[in-house]
Amino acid sequence: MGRPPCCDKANVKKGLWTPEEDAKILAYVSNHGVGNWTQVPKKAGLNRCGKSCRLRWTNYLRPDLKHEEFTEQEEQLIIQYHAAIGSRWSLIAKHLPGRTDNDVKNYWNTKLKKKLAKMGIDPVTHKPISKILSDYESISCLSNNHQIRSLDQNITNSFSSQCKISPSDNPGTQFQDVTSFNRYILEEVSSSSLSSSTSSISNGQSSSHLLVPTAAYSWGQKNSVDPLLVTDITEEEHNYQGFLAADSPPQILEKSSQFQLIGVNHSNSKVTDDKFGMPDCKSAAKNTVTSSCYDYEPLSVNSFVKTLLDRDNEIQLDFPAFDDILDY
DNA sequence: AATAGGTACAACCGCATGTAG
DNA sequence: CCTACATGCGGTTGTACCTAT
Repeated sequence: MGRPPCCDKANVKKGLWTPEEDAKILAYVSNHGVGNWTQVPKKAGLNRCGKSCRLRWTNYLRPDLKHEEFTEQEEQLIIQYHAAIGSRWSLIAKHLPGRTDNDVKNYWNTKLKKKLAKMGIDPVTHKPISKILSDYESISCLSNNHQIRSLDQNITNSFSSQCKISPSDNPGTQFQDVTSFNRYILEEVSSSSLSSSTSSISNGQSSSHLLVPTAAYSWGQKNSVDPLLVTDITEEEHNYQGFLAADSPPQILEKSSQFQLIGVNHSNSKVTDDKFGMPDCKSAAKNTVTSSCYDYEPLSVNSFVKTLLDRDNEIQLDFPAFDDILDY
């Protein structure tokens, strides 16, 4: 059944590589070529995991790697590619000869992010920070409640993947997957009064059935845009941002006096109460992400795929170099 | 000189997908 | 067809080095 493990994980060396170990890898590769990494530690006389050997080779020892500073031109390429495709480091690295995904990622995290921030550009959205701040200030609820917080973790906490639903639901309900969650939401929506719900959201009352921002933040993180600032996306995009991009099964977390909370548990965020002034956040979401957020319709697979393809087409137009990657 | 804090980057971890047995 | 490992990837951590006090 299956294959034997490549190494005894408990008894292999970890940490920095010594010149002697590097020499063994180099000697092995020069004699046997690259590949079959599970055999490398044994054959090269190393007390390392094969995976560790492979990483050492691909990220450091490969003879075609550059070890000098990144050039201005490389910097510009990284920034442009990151703006277009986000943190897909391996794709970006393919367009920078001699650089690995690890190189590019480290350079971005240690240098370029700070450089952009100094220039007044938000490294996540690639938009001017002044524009972002003015957009946030235009969200009346947040400014009225003095809830403009830092643009990173707190936004995650207040907007990640949360919905409210009518008081008929049971807290503690967990969903096997996003699809079952979608089905649940659609059933709820179909049995409620959309017009009154929408109305009450827009005038800031919190006692009705609906429902707000969904998993837009998760989608935004994955796509390197701030969903709160995206105003020109399609209805289809919004729907799948909300319900298809969630990264873990949703569940109802708790019941408040007026409504219950449904959320998706994120690795770095968990919505546990209503302290964020949800009526105002509802307005914020409505202001920023279009009213389609509330008019749930069953998603068509075709429209979902079409949206993905449209997005890739845009990338291809801006970056012809990605033709090979996006040509599927 | 000692040390605390910051920075850079190598290495590891964990997940998703592919594939050998 | 199923299981378990290999591989590739992005996120995160650990550590050596640098700088300021």
